[in-house]
Amino acid sequence: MSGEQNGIRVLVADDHAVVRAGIVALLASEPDITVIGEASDGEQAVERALTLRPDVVVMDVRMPGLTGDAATARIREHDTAVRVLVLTTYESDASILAAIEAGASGYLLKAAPAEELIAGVRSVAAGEVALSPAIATQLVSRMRAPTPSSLTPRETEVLRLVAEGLSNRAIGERLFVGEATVKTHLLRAFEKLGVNDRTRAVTLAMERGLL
Amino acid sequence: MSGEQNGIRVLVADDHAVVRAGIVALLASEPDITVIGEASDGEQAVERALTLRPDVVVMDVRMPGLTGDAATARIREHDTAVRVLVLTTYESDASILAAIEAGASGYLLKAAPAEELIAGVRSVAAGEVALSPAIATQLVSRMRAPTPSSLTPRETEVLRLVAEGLSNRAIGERLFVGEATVKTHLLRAFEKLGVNDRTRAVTLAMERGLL
DNA sequence: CCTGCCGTCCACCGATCGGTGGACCCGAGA
DNA sequence: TCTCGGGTCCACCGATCGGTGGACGGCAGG
Repeated sequence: MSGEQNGIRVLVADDHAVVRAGIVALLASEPDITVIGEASDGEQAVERALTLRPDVVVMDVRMPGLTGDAATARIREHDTAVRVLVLTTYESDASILAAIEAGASGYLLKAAPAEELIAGVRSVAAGEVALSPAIATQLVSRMRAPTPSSLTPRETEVLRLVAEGLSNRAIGERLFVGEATVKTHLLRAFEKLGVNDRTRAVTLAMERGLL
Repeated sequence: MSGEQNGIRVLVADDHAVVRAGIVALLASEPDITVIGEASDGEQAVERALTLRPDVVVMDVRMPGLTGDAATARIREHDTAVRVLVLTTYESDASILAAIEAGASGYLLKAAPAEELIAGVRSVAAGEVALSPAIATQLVSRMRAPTPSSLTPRETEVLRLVAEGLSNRAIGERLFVGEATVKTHLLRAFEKLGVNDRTRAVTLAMERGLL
């Protein structure tokens, strides 16, 4: 293991320089936490996580190139000792599940107060799980939901084209299937989302980060 | 005036603690810049801007309560000596125009490198205008666009209800007008956005931050 | 003053959509 | 093995939508 007496060794990954500096500044003010590196995209995060072997990686979900989820998965694939704490701007983000499945040990909102972030890093370093209250709530409600509200790849694809303003027929042509098929997918998607019109379906799917 | 020899006095306003800390950390490392205060929402920003009278207010567009635009307008209404530098996460944000009309002296992306932010603060303090390259491009393209793509309040209102999945008739009832009126507003909005269906209109308006 | 722009409203049409109730194939897992 | 879920397709209906071509009042700016 690393850092029993040196404190918690942290790697910070975020594409926004401003945010990165913020996290570093907040964490550096804590005596038991040391920021040992930074990364500005997913690939860099993976690379540095594997070479520096920090105790905790604080990672933004949305990054150019490799997504936070994907980077998390790749890191944990190679080195399970490195724990990942994921940060997000929006609480309504479908990638919450993705990140947790990818092996993240925590999921916090960027809007969270400084103490929450710091406490989160300590929890994760200690092997515990750290979740923002808002995120925890969302997770629970998603677990008990009868509909996993997970769209099939095809449904998602159709919905994305709907979002672009295509008609059912046009979507059919684009996907090389009949209009009837498109309507079927769409109706199923409506059902899962609990709506009955295409526009609401699109906005809802966007809110949930399904698109 | 203030701060000829004390350096540039800055007030930082952002609802995200992490980002706020980041901006402060970045600016504080510059000898000619002093952060004299912070605010976590619009009202606070206005209040502190007027009492502290900083040279520059670095302000996020999206904040709970009072928007960045609104806060900017209110500050400049009372004290034109205070200049405002607005930060945004997305380059496709309709509030760019709003902020500039409100009297902002600069508009930067949060993704901007640290040097850009610092240079921006210096420029704005010197009375110049600071724009991110991406934002400047967008501004120009919007100026030369035949359609200002600005929806009337009523059109925006209708479009927002469309986004919620309401039918034209339902929207009419909600707004106490006839269905025909709703259709008129919608058609005009389609025209301005260059689309011909409600769903695309909504997604486009969202992309442009018009909703 | 009068020329826009905005908001309101009307009638009418064809096109598209939402919804029903089927059907078939296939691959994965019980 | 057989069931179940995803993906494909069909016909048919009423409802809604997109689009046209008007109309009228108000009020702000030239």
